[in-house]
Order: sequence, then structure tokens, then C-alpha cells
Amino acid sequence: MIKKKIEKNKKLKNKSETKIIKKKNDSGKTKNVATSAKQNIYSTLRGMKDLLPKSGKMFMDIFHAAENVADAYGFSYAETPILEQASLFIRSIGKGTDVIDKEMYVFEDKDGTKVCLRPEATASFARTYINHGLQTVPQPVKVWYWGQMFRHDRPQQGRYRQFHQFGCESFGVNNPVVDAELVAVAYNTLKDLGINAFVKINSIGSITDRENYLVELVGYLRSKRSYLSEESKKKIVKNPLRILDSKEEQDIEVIAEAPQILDWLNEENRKYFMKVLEYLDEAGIPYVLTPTLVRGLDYYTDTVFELFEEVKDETEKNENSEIALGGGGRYNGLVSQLGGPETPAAGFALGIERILNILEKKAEEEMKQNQEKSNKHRVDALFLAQLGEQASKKALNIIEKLRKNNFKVYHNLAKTSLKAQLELADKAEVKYTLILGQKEVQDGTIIVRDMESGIQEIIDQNKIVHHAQKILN
RNA sequence: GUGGCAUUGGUAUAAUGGUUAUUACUCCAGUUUGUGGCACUGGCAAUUCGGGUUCAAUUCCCGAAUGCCACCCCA
Repeated sequence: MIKKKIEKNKKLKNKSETKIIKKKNDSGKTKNVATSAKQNIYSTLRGMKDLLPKSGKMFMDIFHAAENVADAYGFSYAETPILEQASLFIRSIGKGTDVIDKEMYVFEDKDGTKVCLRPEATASFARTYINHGLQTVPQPVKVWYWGQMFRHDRPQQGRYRQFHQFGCESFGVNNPVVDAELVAVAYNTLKDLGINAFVKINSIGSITDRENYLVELVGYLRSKRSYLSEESKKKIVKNPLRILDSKEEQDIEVIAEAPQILDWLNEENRKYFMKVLEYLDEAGIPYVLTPTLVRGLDYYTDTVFELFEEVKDETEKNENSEIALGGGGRYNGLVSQLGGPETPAAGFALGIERILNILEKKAEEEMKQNQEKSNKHRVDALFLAQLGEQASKKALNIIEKLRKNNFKVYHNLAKTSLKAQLELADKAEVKYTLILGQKEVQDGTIIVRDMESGIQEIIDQNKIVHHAQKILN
């Protein structure tokens, strides 16, 4: 026995090999970097996450909520490839953004093409719009999508290198109602999932609006330069808009007095944005006008928004309120920038893992509460227990019969003892267990056991569907 | 990408510079063979990896990997 253990340990130890090489990183520092197999082969790569069976149901619940809302608002499902030309994103999202400069998975394909794993889907759909001439179908073209995105970021909770987004895009119409509709789809999806959300919203105007504003903003920031944090001082040249959402206290004081972009919108864009807000008021969607909200991708124009979970508890607030569940906005310049016709468009995306995180926390709390009350939530489902070979053969037959009538039948046909199967039935928290033994197979009957009371009833196998309908509905 | 903290079975934990590393849950098998939620018995299963110090390291030191937190940024 002990020998066995030692051998096993040896095996386990041999499975990992780590080679360390010296490598210079961007800042010129020398660093030890592990190449080859870093850990054992059972671990995921950094920032990657397995979706485990226990979370699978919840994940699909989110999918279905998204599907239902998007469908109801008239969006059609569409997909684009995960692998795209790297230049598509570089041209649309913009050099100088972190997403492009630091976070893209770029590599050379076998024929030398520079390809990348998509960091988001908006640019892909803009490409699709041009590529398939979608300006020739009735506008707006409304699509929704769901899929993996990749960003080589440093992992944290709610931030992975591979993650899922649900999003909607609407091409071809420049109308405040389109903006409001997108916000509504995002908001109502969260609401359907039981998440109380609110929207932070702003308008960053047209490109000329922004240029004019930037001159003013930079002028102002320069005059207050000595009050700003070191980080922000650097950004005056590099990315002045970003100073607006700084979390440094000294910066916040300066920002409070800073000129606001809303005052620099031209008359038309200003009216447009007011209309968007009116639609949101009318739809009863809670929003906070946030003049400091600027988004990190270059293609955004006019309306921009982000969604957050509304938390009552002040202590929770500090922990979680900072993580956006999703964001989006208008991008009227994107299609033409990629070489297509002038096309107004807008869209949003929600981060599925972030939503999942919230739902799982909620479910955990509910579980705890239920345990305290020691309540059992029995599911409207059946468990089929079987004894002996004859019965287990017959079992598949019965499961299929019930399945066709939309009954869920849990089972474990590999188990032999009835006791073990009843234990499983108990854990699955089903309302009734069907018991099929040698005797029942011969008689053409089946036992129906009420798991709450323990009362059993013997019925004819042919009446099983009818009986199930009676007891479960 | 920068800084800080952490790393013991699947999960949650205890302990230790030295022969079989604690406990609970989960999982599997059983407690006289066709009845669950209780109890009992038995079983599977771990010191992240690499190097150093030492007669001896899971324990001390260094590095890596991974996770978490803050920043950067973002979904």
C-alpha cells in the first residue's frame, strides 16, 4: 500500500518541467520567465476559466434571458469568426488604446497573415455590414450575438483573458430611439435575471465637438497641473479624457471644476442626447448623467453608457460597484472608417462572467437562508430507480416516453442498489420517484413514491404519462 | 503592464525542521441481500513547481507559476 503511494507520488512529480530563461521585457528589466509546461497539465492557462457543471445551468439561463429580450426587441442572432485580421481591430479600436497595444492576442498564421483572437465583436459586425452589403436591406440592421472574446489582461475577479459577451448592434439609423432601445435591451436583460441595474450615461459628441472640447480641457488641466497626480500629469498629453475618470482624490477636486463635454456639443448633438434621456425617462430606466464617463475605444461618438449593479449596502458598494457589467454607445464613424458607406450605428455588450458572478453570489445567499429554514425546494421532476437487468433495459423506454411529454426524468442506471438510487433522488430533490423492479417489469406496473410523504402507489406502466401529468401539473 | 498578499486531498481546514500529515464535507462501497433525508463501518484523495540552506524541508530563504486585492484598463 505504501509502496503504491510512493510510486504515485513519483509519477505526479515527474509530470511538470519548468525551464527558466532570462528574458528582457519592454521596460528593459531582466526577468526570469518560465517557458514550456508551467504547471501540471491539469491546470488552465492564466486567466482562462472552466465552466463547471454546477454553473452551467446558470450560464445558459443568462443566454436564454439574452435571447428572449433581444428577440422581443427585433434583433436577429448572428455570429462572426473568433479569428480575424489583426488590422481590423487596430483600425477600428485605435492605436494607443490599451485593448490594442497591450491586450490583443496577435500571431502569425501559417501563411504569414497577421491574425488575432477578437477582443470584441463590434468591429467584426461593422466588417460584416460592409462585406455583405447590408446597407441594401431595410435599415436598421439589428443583430445580437453571444460568444468568446479575448484580452491578454492581468486577471482579477470578474476579469478573464477569455470571456463571453452578449451584445447587440444596430446599423443604419441615427435616431435617439435607437440609442434608448439598446440601453433598454441591456437593462431589461439584467432585470429579467433579477439584477437591479442602473445606467451611467453621457455624450461625447461628434469628433469635431470632441476636438474643440479637448483644446479647452487641456488648457484647463495645464493651468491646474501642479494639483494633479503624477499619473494624470502624464495623461495630459497622452490621453486627457482619461483624467476625467481618475480615482485619485486630488484629481477629483480638479475634475469637479473642469469644463464638461456636454457644454461643448453642437446644438444638434445636444438635442439628440436630450432626446435619448427623454426616452429613458419614459421607459422608466434609472440612469445617472455622468459627465466624466468616457469610453476607451476610439470609435465611440455621441451617446456612451455603462451598466452597474445597484447595491443598497454601503459596505458592499466599495467592493463591487466599480465593476461595469456592460457598456456601449454610438459609433457613427466606424463603418466609413473601415472603408464602407457613411453609416450611423450603435451597440452594447454585457460581460457574462461578471453577471454570472453576481448570480452565483445571490444563489449562495439564498442557499444559506434555505438551510437555516431547512426548507427543501422540490423540483417538478421525476427520478427513475431500477432494479435488475430487465428493469434497467425497460427504464430507457420509460424515460423516453416521459421525455417526449416534456417531463424531466433524473436517473442513474449504472447503480444497482435501490438505496443508492433513492439517495440520489433525495439529493436531486425531486417530488416523485418511479421504482421499477423485476416484479413490476413482469406485471407491467410501476411504483410511484411521493418523496415528501413516503406514500407509494402502484400504477400501470401504460398510464405513466397520464399519471405524471396529474401529479406534477 | 506595476505594486501588495496568498498557495496543504475535489471543497473547507489542522499541524510539524525528522519514520503512517489532522479533521469535516463531497465521492465510492457496505451495515444479511427491493426503499431516501439520521447513524455507523470501510475506501479514494493533498503539502503548486524549481532551486538553495540542512544529516533531514510541507515547514526557513530565493525564484517561477497561479489566484486574490489595489493601480492601469475594461466586459
